[in-house]
Amino acid sequence: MAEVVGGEIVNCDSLQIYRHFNIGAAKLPEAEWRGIPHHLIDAIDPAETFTAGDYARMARARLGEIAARQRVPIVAGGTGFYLRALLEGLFAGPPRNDSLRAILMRRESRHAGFLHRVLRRLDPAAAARIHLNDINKLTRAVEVCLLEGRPISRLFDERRSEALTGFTPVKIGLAPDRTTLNRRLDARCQAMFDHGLVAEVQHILALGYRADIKPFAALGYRQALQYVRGGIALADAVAAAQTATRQYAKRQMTWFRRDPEIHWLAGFGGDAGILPQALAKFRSVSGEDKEG
RNA sequence: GGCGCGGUAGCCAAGUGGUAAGGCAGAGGUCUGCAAAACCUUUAUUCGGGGGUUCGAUUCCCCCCCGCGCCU
Repeated sequence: MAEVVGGEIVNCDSLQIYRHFNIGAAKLPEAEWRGIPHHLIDAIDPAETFTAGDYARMARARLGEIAARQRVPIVAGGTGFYLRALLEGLFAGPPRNDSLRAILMRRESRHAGFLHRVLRRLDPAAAARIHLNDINKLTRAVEVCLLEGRPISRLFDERRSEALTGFTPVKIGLAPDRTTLNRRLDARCQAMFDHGLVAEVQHILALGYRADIKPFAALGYRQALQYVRGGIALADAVAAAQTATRQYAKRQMTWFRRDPEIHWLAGFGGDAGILPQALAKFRSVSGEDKEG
């Protein structure tokens, strides 16, 4: 599509953005870029903390540059939260504060339910929306309330997030038949292990990266790492990675399904007829606008 | 041929004479700065088959089938 339209790819995959994580991230080798510029791939060090906010800032900058070149940015990837942060923006709140988080986490681990109790006091409305066990989201909510001295749910309303301007997004979603998709995912997963995923993990560790850096918690890497550390048999690691991948694909559908702006195409990107449909959709919407 | 143990959801598995734990997988969902993360909901009218005892059986008795182990 980028070739036909004069586009440049902007990655929207939370794992492909990291350097060194290639095989398990299903990165397209640079040799296969066919001259098309790819952005936000290998953009950050895997030991760095990277957030949706960081992504939105970087991606917006790239989009601006691409548009300035009279080219079409094609945002590709399956990280729904990043895409939302890019297109709709995040509310203007404080960035994550790790030292505060450490304190909150410690209290929570000592007294289960601590975070939810605190949030109930600081912001009952937010507490009602986050489950008692969802430590990640509770932590962020409490963090914001404490840092800002006001309820996060109030901030959501007041500081309307800034949507991306200057572009007309054309959202195209691929929805292949689930059974076929699962078969393909299983094969892809197996292929990653066959083509050196384990060696890649060992290589990354040899570079000096710790086993607890974020991307090692990703699909495939988590299981390959378990195998490397002798926790499980190779066949079990592959099977576990396949299952986790299928579950993730299902969750992605849950996320994107509720977006009414997505134009769904029933098939894989390489299937006959899919590209023409995507192009037709793009052209029908982008008539006089610049983007997709 | 004999003896023993076992047969509970797609898989693993607990269980009791009183109306089927739990885990995994599956399905559905949440998501405002770790998102390939984190979290939530849900899933057996039925316990290998057939008889019997009982107010009532997955649980007790009998027969049969299947699996595993041991003996001859």
